[in-house]
Amino acid sequence: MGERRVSDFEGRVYAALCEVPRGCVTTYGLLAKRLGAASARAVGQALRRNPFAPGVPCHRVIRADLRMGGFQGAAAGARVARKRRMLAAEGVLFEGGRLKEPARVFRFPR
DNA sequence: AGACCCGGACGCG
DNA sequence: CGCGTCCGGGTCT
Repeated sequence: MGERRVSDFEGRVYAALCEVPRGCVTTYGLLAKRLGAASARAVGQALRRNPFAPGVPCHRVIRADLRMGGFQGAAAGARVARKRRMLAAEGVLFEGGRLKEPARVFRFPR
């Protein structure tokens, strides 16, 4: 059976992500820092297996270089296209493959 | 222990 | 800018 426990790390990732408001995005690296971890990849893995989608807005996480990054296990293709549409619906646009307005990157309060 | 992963930083041409 | 390469950390085999 597929019931999988949410690890402590995953729980912290999801909680931190929920701080990011609609219309904003954050990056894997920023989330990692926020958790005191140093691995953006570990964050990506946790999001990839996000059991609370779309309650936990994993589509609001992009790469540090302001490209979109993956979505639901895919680095490109239909899933990523869906991610772009979800963001566009919130006013977060991409241009030339990069975030159009870098000011939309959310600053976590300290 | 080793492989795998939705990234990131750095070096070089 | 576009590589290539190493890195780190959490989870799954």
